[in-house]
Amino acid sequence: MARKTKAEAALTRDRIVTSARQVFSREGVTNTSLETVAKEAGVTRGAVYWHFRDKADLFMAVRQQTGTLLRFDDFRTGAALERLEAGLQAALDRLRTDRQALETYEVMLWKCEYVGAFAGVRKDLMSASSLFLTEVTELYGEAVRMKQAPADLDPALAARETLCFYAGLLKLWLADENGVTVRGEVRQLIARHVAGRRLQKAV
Amino acid sequence: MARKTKAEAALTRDRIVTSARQVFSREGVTNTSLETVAKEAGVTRGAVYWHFRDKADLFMAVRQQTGTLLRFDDFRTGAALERLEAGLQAALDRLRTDRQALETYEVMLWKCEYVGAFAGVRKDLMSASSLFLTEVTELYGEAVRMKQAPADLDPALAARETLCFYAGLLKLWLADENGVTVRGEVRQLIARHVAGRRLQKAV
DNA sequence: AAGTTTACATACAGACATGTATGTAAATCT
DNA sequence: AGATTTACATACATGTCTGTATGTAAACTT
Repeated sequence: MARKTKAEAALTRDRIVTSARQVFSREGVTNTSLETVAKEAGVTRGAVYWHFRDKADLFMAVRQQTGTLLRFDDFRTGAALERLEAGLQAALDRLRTDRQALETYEVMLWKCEYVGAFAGVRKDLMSASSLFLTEVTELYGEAVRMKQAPADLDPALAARETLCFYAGLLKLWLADENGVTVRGEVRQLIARHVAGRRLQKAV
Repeated sequence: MARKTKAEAALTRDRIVTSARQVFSREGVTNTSLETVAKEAGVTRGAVYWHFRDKADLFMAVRQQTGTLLRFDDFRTGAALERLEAGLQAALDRLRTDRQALETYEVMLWKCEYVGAFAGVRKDLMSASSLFLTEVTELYGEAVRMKQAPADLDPALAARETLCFYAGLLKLWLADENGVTVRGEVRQLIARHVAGRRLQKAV
């Protein structure tokens, strides 16, 4: 086979990753054969094994290609609770508008078995959760200091609750294709969740 | 092979289901071969195919053997919010104390790919979510009527938020083997979540 | 008591996936 | 310009899983 240029090789690699994401989301990670991935990327398994060690490695690449949904650092203006809400809304917005992100997260949350070589990926996800906790705890701490949230709010505990809410929301949103449970009201849901942490004016 | 008595056959079937749950939770549903399930149940694949049509059918049996985690009807005394909290606490308690439930839910939430024959199971889960919504909406409605919750609480929306919280909590709890994110504080988390819906006394 | 059905074990046939080894022509290095 | 990698395609060797067909002895049925 004719050797490709470095740039061409990078394109090939990218096409493989894209193909993998699509096949994963159709057939599930375990049921996906690298033959199918290769075929839909317009290459042979040789190319796949050249670029990736095995399916788990390819799966990692799929995740990295999409990156993380939630990036609070994108919102550096406004009060803590507004930044929190904006971050959450942006994450869900991305699922709505970015098909790649949608597919990747559907694979991660509904079409992957975290066993064997993939058990480590689950630890990764838990690390991401820890990071989420750190950031949100910080935000809640700030909210308390700025009297945006009540003084008796425990930032660490509230952050854990928000993590649960967010994790569940993602999972349900992805499964709720008919919009019967949460898809139709994400916006209000997130707003409500954050509002629940806001200091209430005495009536 | 000698024919077994009806009662013996029922036992065999049960052993197969139990074995399936354990193998599923070790190796993931897709990676599980019915040969392994049979071997660990002390039978051959013949027995498995006699009792179940295929792996998906067996998976359903695993789910049914464990049943549902959350049963609000078990708590018929006390105010609505107390019943809600008791139900949620009981569900998580069951995960802690009932190994079978633990395995089954870990399989369902982390070790199953909802694709192909299993796509229908995901719809089942969403139906369960709808049921949850109905029940919890009703509870919140009652809480509002009894002035336990503020009048401006939207029962349907609050129920959806609780659903997200619960779904995320289950998923994170199962993954949090080291207790770093939520496992250590489930009790407080649930208490806090429900408390957030309670009518605040004016300060 | 004979006939029928049950509850499996065993055997068979075929499909499919994986990982590696090998080949090769062009890109890149020196 | 020659030597060396590179970026794959092809070929190979092997293991594994599935579904079904068939056999069989005991449990039920009538």
